[in-house]
Amino acid sequence: MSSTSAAPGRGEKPPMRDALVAAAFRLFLERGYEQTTVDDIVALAGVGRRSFFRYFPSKEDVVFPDHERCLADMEAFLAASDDSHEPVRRVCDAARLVLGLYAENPTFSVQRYRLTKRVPGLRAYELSVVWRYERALAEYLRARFAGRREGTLRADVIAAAVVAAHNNALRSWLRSDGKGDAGAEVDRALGYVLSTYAEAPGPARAAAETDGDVVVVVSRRDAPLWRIVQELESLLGRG
Amino acid sequence: MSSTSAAPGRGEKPPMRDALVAAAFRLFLERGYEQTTVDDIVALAGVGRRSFFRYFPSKEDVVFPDHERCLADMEAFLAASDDSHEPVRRVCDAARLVLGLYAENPTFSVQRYRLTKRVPGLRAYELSVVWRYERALAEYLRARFAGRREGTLRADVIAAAVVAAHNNALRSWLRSDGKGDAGAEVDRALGYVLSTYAEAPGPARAAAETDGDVVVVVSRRDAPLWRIVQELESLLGRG
DNA sequence: GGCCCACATGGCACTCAGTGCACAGCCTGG
DNA sequence: CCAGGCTGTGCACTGAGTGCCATGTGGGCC
Repeated sequence: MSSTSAAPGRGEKPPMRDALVAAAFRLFLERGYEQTTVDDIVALAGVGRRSFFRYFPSKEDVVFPDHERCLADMEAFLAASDDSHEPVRRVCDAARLVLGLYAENPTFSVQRYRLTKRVPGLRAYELSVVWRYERALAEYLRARFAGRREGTLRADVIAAAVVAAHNNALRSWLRSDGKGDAGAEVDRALGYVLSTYAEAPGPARAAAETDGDVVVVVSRRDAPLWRIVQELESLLGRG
Repeated sequence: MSSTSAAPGRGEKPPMRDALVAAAFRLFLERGYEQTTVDDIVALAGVGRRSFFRYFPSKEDVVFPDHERCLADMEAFLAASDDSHEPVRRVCDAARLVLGLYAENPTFSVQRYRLTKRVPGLRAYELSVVWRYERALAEYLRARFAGRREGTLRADVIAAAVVAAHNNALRSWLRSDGKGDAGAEVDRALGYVLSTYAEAPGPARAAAETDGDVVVVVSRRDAPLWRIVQELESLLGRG
């Protein structure tokens, strides 16, 4: 012990957890995930094998070291909502929290992306993480849509659409090695979903396609203007 | 090949694979998934431990014994499409293939549902299966939407929506112990997605909500009637 | 100071999933 | 009769994950 190996820290104390993540990724990138054993990781980090499983319940968890915190953040964010927030817009904002997690550390995110793309076990693990995000969004929407006809169906579908759009943009950004503007890409993708499902007006961000040649407007005389505008946005998009 | 089973024949020869599934489920239901070891299963089935892994790459696979076949069916179904099929309608029909797999054996499906609900490892495995279905649908839609603006985004979002709607109905049916009409529930749920995304008319099955108080119709003079009808269906639903 | 408790770490030993390999039966065609 | 394939089996091995207990080590408390 006290062999401060692999700790390029200034004089700081990198709390072992970080050291384990660093050691793990060095080995994963060098020789691959499956070719790296937990023993290899703890040897490089200079700690005991048992300590690894103290910090990470499984070998896969070391690849996603901060999703647990992010999930908690998202749940807190949604719990802090009130009815003044348009529900679909709110879950889109919640999804942006996840983007923030990736964007605040682009090189790490890109490395991890390459890893998860190649290793089936990591893909499966990532799916279970994404699923928990999606469930959080869906539960929030279910509560907001409670009592509405087909409310839970609508909630599940919108949550899935939001996650799919978010991941579409996120993965496009990751494939470009984190070079582009992640925020803009995600905004565009979420705008597409918003234009389909959002129920109240907001900053004009409609993005529906107009591959069709017809848009239909039937309005009640007493309809609020924003509903008409929103439907037009939704149908015409910005195209 | 030549696995002509699917019926627990009287004096038929249940080809070991089926025996393993039966033994596994007996033990899983008796004492739980994690409390059952592969050795327990092969002991009950009266076969060698090595044979288990010949038929199932992992312990989890024995819980989903026929999804591999179903996925192949779905891919074949989509590959057999031509451009006369409206794309969104086509992927909805593909999703119904999965429903068929569940519906043809309700008690088994319900048992498995209860199992996967309780065991995190099985949930994760199921997610990876569902993900492969979703990818198959998305790839098909991407090809159909190729060249269109935001085509891949639209494809991914619709695939996710279809899967979410399908699972919403399927799980509702499973929660009811397979008592209701699975086909009708899935039709209703997929109808909701169709009403949002389908681009060509079909058997009237629109199901969008009309919680709003306004519907907008703007039409070009030369728009085909079906487009107008479809938009109206989409916006007014059957409510 | 001496003592004790909490806590973080490390070291075994163990279970169990999954794999590679080699071998035994069996069937089929020559 | 044998050659070669296909199926099932036994065995030994790797590696993830767990429970238990032995160490520190630091801080309060008497």
